[in-house]
Amino acid sequence: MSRTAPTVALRQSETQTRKGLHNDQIYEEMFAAILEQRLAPGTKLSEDTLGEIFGVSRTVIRAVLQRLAHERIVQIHPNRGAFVSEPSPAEAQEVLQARRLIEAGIIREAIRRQVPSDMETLRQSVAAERESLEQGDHESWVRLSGDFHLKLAAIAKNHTLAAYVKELVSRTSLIIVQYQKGNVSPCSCDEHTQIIKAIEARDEEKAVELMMAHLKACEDQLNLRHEEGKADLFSIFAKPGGRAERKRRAV
Amino acid sequence: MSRTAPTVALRQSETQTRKGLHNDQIYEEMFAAILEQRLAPGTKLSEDTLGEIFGVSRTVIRAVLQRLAHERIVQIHPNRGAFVSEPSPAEAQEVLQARRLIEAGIIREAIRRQVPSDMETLRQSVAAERESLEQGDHESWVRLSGDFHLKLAAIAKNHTLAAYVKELVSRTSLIIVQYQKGNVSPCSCDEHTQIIKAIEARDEEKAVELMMAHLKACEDQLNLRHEEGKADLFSIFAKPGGRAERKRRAV
DNA sequence: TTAATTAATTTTGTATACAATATTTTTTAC
DNA sequence: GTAAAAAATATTGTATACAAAATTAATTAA
Repeated sequence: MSRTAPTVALRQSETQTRKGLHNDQIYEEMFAAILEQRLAPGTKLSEDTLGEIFGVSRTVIRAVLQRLAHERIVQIHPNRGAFVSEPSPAEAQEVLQARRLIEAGIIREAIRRQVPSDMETLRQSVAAERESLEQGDHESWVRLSGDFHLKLAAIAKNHTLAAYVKELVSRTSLIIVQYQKGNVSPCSCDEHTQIIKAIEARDEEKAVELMMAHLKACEDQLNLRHEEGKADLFSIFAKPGGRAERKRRAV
Repeated sequence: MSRTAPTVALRQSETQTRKGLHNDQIYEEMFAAILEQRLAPGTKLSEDTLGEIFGVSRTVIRAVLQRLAHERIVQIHPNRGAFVSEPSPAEAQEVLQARRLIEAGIIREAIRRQVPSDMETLRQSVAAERESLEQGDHESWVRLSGDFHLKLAAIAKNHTLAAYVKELVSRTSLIIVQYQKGNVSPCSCDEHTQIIKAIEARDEEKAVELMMAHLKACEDQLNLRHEEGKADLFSIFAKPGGRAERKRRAV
């Protein structure tokens, strides 16, 4: 094993082994690391190295990786290992189509079930989002802007749909890393705020329309032509055998 | 371990150890066994016993159980083991609500994407369904009637939504076992046939309406009051300590 | 030097061993 | 005989050991 530098972005004080972490905790850490883009798509997730980092055996790591794989955040290639997912353009469109469908349903149900305190929760979420944006804390912002959609799902009081939204929001995050074209997205806080207003006014059609526009806007910011442009150049000029895969620093 | 009779309904010639089966195969077998109701809700799924049955170590069984647990067909109680899920009435309503939302979206997309051969596929599915019903093969019918919805999802060409439908159909199957009141459902083949016609005619609203009615009909056949009626009697008369859990024959 | 082949190493897949926790049975007191 | 407590048993959770496969490095031929 590459004893030198199991250097990874897994929020911990340097390269130390932390004992006592278990399945759920390790899952949360890895989930956050991927979502906050400290682990880039395509990064190899070595069982040995992760076990060393978290101070557990491969048995535990394996369970976590399978869990992440089922949520499509990680992809497992048999006999080759686990990698942070690299969603294809087709997959990206699928995910956003699924989000439009499910989040439309959720917003309608949320309007029916809302109580005043729910609106307060949503407003706080947007406030946190705006603050992280102003402070230029990109990592936090990515997490918090997804959080809004999760909170909305919670208001609809359907755990199954909420779980689907959680999965789809995570995958969207990965998609954005890969396909976002140009500079950062123009503050979606305002769009979220408008959605809150429509929900509060119980204007179902307006709220759904705003949400659809919001998700469309997200999709429009992506460059989903070909494989990425970048990858195309590689495949055109690279020597046969494709080294592009192996360049990425393993976790 | 209860060396006597690891007798389970896992479609195999008696109580023999079958070597060489791996993750996917074991998953498929267990999935089918639960869906076809040869493994009843609440049944304990012992790692040792399953390992013996399939001729593999607990390591492999564990991975399969985690996979089934993530699909909500199996529930894992920490330190206590895995059990075939016993969905609550609330969960049942959640699942059916989610189905209405997602299958409405799928039917709209299927109408847009359909090609003639797709309709043939659907008709064959209904034909198989009808045949199993006429032959009184209840197990096959349960599987095949769910299959129609899976085929429909495939036509919509969205793997993500198709995966959700697969999960929801499985869970519905478990729900029906637990909560179906009275005798068997009146042939839903006709409802499926009508849906096919509406799709073929590209009548989106009609098709969605029929699907909603179909799912509503399913929900109406359930008795979701209290915990089951049956369980209530137990909790009223049983001695403290609750033996009801332990009666069920472990796999 | 480059390409292909072979050997060495690393990494995953599975079985097994042991520790921790639950469950069952036995014992003891009333 | 019943109920509570304690011991025995069985089951899950985790680490480790070994086998199978893939990757990497070294060797050889052009």
